[in-house]
Amino acid sequence: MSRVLSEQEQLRRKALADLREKGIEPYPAAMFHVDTMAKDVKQNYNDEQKNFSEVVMAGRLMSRRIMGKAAFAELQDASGKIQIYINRDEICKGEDKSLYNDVFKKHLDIGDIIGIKGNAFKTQVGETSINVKELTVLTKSLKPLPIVKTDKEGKAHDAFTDPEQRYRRRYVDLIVNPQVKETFIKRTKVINSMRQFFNERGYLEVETPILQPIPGGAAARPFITHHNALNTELYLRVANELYLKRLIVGGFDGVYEFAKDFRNEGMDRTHNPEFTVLEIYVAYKDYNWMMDFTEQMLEKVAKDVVGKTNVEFQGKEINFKAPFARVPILEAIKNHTGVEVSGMNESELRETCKKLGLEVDETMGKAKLIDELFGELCEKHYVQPTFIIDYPVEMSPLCKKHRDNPELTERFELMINGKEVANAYTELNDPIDQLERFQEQLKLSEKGDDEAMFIDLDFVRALEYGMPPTSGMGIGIDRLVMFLTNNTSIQEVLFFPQMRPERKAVELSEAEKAILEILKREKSMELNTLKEQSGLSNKQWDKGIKGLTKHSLVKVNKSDEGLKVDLL
RNA sequence: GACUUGUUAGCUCAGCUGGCAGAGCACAUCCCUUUUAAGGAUGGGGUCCUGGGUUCGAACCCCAGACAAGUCACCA
Repeated sequence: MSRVLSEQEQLRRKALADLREKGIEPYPAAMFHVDTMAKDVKQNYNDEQKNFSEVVMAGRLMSRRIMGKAAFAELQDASGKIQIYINRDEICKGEDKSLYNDVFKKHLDIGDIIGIKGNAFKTQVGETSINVKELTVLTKSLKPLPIVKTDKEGKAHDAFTDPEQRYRRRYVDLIVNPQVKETFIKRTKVINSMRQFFNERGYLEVETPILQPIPGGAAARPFITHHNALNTELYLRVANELYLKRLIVGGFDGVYEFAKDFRNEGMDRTHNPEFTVLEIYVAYKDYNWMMDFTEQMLEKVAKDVVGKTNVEFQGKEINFKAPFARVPILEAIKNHTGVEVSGMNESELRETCKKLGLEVDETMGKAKLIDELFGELCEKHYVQPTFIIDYPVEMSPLCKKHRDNPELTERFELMINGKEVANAYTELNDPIDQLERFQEQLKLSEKGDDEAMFIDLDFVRALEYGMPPTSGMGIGIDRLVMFLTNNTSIQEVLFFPQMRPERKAVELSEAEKAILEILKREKSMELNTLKEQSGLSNKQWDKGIKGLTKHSLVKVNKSDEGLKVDLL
């Protein structure tokens, strides 16, 4: 790959070579025994119990202030930054001052990783620092980092903020933006907190297939892939629901999975093609139990992650203290539109939507129309965590019919700040009903609904063996983390959000490609032979070979035997 | 998928009505032994996203494209 190095990159490569020339390996193999972290020293410097008179630390150089024979620098380890003080005569006890004058001052740069040994002290200005006695080069950094400085008021100067660069080079983002690291630590805490909640209750964490012959469990467009040995189409899962329920059939009382799901749909600030969902299924429970369970879990998660149940989100306060309000969806529609829609047939519903100014079309069934009414006109009102319950039966093909009303299902969605965060059912376990519901979906798909579910006959067969009454719940982890970290974009809570691939830097001309083709076979050739074989005109040859040399893909070497072209 | 905005030095950004490509930080050289975004002096660094067009002349105007962000549509 050909690349043009900036001046600073060239200087760093020179410094790398200079280190090796001095007998210092810039990428040493030996382990470096760190015994102290920056945060510990900064927080506990005054603690008599702690002895910081000889500490060994390692990290990345984040800034340098060199003043002749002494210098201050900042060292950043996994716990944060600490100032270090480097005095020439402290690190170079003898006559040879090159470790300070050359290695530290000339060959080291911001971004390099070093190890130090020294003692903690406070400077005259009162900054806790490490007085360095020994310095070890651990890794030379060849690319300059963005320089972010923070002033006394905590205001960042020249921050690394371009979202594209931050997502494409998340490693750089993590180095220079400490608050980004915080977000991801919280993400892991969310998952750990939930896992602990489930394990304490004896539920089993399981793994189910990502490659599925039938992508079931949700209304969504799947990714398709191909298995060579089986010579068959496989789909990346859109949900793990149907597999987890098979495990309930198999006799587990409670199973859960933190699952990556994949949906081949649009991307925006709340949708990434792959995302994480927690799904849990518990036997002998119903959706009422699951609501209690969910609100208790979320209260615990908020406490574990944020330290309290009141969470600040975009200037609003969201309270995760249980219990949450429970509102039937038809009542929500009545409350916010004044229209009583229960008992309406499809055409009455369509008329109602039109009257209320919603765009509807003929492919939309009852379920979609009600979903439209709720989604457009009601959803946004539920800022505090609220369970919306009892959805119409057509909207929920995997959910048991309501015990008091066959038009409805025992389903809830948890709304937070007007967004759906969790979805749960009293699971449908009547195999005959289930098959009929799948067949309804098939009709919808024939009508043009490209998100209608596939029929999974093996799942129906599993239900025929008998699944105990079960309640299941799914929760979007990414969205929950967004709420708990006060982020409005899903990309901020994914380490590596999906991006369009970066374009290849080098586009070769036809002449260049032709020459390169021949040279790739031979590796090294006499110039005139190569020119003849290429069959190019003098002018095209000249342009081609010059272009390739410029891209540093080939090199023309002159020797006594004549001109040779080498592949680089 | 539609619309809007953006893309200039390693980073953050100016660049007026089309007239020599700019600043701060970073970098280099020299001086400086407890500094705090931050010592002083001097200096180097550019595919102005790409390709066309208009023009005596384009970072700037026009057309097409790439990439990103925001809004909307769809979805979780």
